[in-house]
Amino acid sequence: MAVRRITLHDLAKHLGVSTATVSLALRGSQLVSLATREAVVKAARDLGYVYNRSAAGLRTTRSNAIGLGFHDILNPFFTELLSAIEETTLEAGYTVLLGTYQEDPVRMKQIVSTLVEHQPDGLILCPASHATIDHFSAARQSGVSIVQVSREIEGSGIDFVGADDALGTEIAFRHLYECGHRRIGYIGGSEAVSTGRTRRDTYRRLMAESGIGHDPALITEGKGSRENGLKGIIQLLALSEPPTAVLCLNDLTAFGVLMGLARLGLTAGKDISVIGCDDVQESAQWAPALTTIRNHNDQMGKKAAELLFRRIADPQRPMERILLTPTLVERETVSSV
Amino acid sequence: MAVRRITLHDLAKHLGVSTATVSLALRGSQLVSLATREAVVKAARDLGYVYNRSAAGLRTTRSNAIGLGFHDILNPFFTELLSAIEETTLEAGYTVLLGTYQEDPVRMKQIVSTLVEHQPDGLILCPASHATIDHFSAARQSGVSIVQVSREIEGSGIDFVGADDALGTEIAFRHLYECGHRRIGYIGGSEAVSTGRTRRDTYRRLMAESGIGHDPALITEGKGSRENGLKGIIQLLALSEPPTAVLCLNDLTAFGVLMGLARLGLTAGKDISVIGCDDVQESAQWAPALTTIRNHNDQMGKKAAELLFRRIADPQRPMERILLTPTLVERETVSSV
DNA sequence: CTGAAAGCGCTAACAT
DNA sequence: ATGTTAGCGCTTTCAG
Repeated sequence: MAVRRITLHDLAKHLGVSTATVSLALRGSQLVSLATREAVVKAARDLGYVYNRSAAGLRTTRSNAIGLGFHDILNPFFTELLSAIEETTLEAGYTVLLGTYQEDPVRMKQIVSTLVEHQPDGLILCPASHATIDHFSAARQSGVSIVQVSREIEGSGIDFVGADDALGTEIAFRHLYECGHRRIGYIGGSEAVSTGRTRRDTYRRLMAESGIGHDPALITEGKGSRENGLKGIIQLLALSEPPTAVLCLNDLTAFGVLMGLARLGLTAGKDISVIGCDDVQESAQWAPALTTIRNHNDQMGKKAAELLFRRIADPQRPMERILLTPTLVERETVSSV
Repeated sequence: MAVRRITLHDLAKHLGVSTATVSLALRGSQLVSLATREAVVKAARDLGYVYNRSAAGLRTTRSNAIGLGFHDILNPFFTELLSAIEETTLEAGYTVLLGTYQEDPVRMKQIVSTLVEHQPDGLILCPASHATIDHFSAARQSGVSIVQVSREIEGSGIDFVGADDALGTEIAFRHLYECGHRRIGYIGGSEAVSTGRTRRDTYRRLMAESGIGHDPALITEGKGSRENGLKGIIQLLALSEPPTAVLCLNDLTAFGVLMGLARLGLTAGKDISVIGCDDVQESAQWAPALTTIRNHNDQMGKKAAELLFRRIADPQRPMERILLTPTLVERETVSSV
């Protein structure tokens, strides 16, 4: 039971050298002779010395930690994103500070404040529903580097890495259209976040532009969850003229749709076509396997972290907005009409 | 662009009071008059002051951060666990430092070292495969409070919260036995972690004790993943005398089995019985929905965090080992023979 | 190549 | 009720 922790000072006294020498030696500085360096490292090991990064950070104003704010880690899309970010930051020598806020912007503001107080070198944030620039205020005023990932506060001027959702939706829509579908529903229309707005608005625009026209009855509302997918498909199937295909806000919604269809004794890709968005790992596991839009979440996480590193290195650089190009993953839930 | 951050000292100078007063006022101490307190809070807001927890921690030797080491966050079981822990620690005012190590004990050792250097008040660890007490060494010697969750290093003497896996396996086995199954397979036999060993060994013991006897051909090896579940069921179904029911290491493995069955045109709960372990949210979504053993991962996370708080409050308290009691969740993948 | 000394931002005695 | 002072563990000039 280490009552008191060993400090640099203890090592210095033990070895009869100065703390400056120990500090340099521990970081492998060439300024210190090899013999001394080895003696220091050995003593550190023997005495059970543990480096105190907080103390070092106080001096250097760098913590080697980055803060991550997510609204939800139960959705596999965000877990995969988080995993990619963690991997990339780890390689760069950073530790991750994590906070989640379940789509609650007030809680988000609170979490951002707390994260900032821990002095991270940067922040990667995925805004909660209805979040505005005001919910970032603690981070803004501390001057810490920030990048938004997946979702963005439009016009915030803050770096962003996400998917080109308008294009993704267009690819999905065209695929259904080319398979002959005309009565196309949309499940998971959501106002609250940028991805939800863009995807639904693009769907509306394409329905109009393709000459099909817009039927409000074909859109169901709600955030992207299995529950809303299930409710949505039941609602659309109850229509006097149900859709022959549905576009889903995200994969989680599509899984709910698939579940609903299975319960009703219907098969996706036969009785009705279904297309998701994100391509989380689970998509490939379903039977039938989900046709979806791949948003390259591993790349998204990696690029977000890399952009943050660039921003940390040069806080004055112009704002950057990186859009990944989605691709269609054809599996088994879409067929021609 | 805040070039230099506002400090306590700046606030004190601005208000013409001492830093001690500002420090106390900010923390709402009764020692400071209400008027001063309000003035300080207002000034802090106006000048954009951000509290520096690292600096405070240097003085108080408390960081209000806790470190979390997990091998994997893509497995929903661990995400649900993480989510419960994060929720509980947040309520208690802690921020989470996260590190993952993909079942690699060497990387785990590295991550534990780094986490400790950030001076967390405690650590919640889920050991990687093949991890030994040596991989905890950095944490041990720093004297930080530790609790193991879900998996344990046997004999380590470190607090632990997990499921009673022997009982869980017994409940699952009995359920199959009572449904008339005698030729029962096991998918996902794994030596590398405590949960894997306990579950498989218990299966073997029960096969022997129930008089069925032990047939090595009925066990497939491999860690708990969808891939191994898929491979495993294909292997067992190729036997001249295939099982009528299978016990799976965990739900992820069971999902792989379900996927394999769907590909083969077979239906779980009709052609063969399948039982999982963990009860992750996805279990209820499958069609047919997975019968499984609920390990109460939300409770597990909560109790692990609470045990850590107790350990932090009293480092001398005797080691505690908390086993949650599993329960059977009957859904659709088990039927009588 | 090594040592002395200052100071990062905060808290906690101790004074007043 | 508020101020003074020392110091947490580290890094970084600056001397030698």
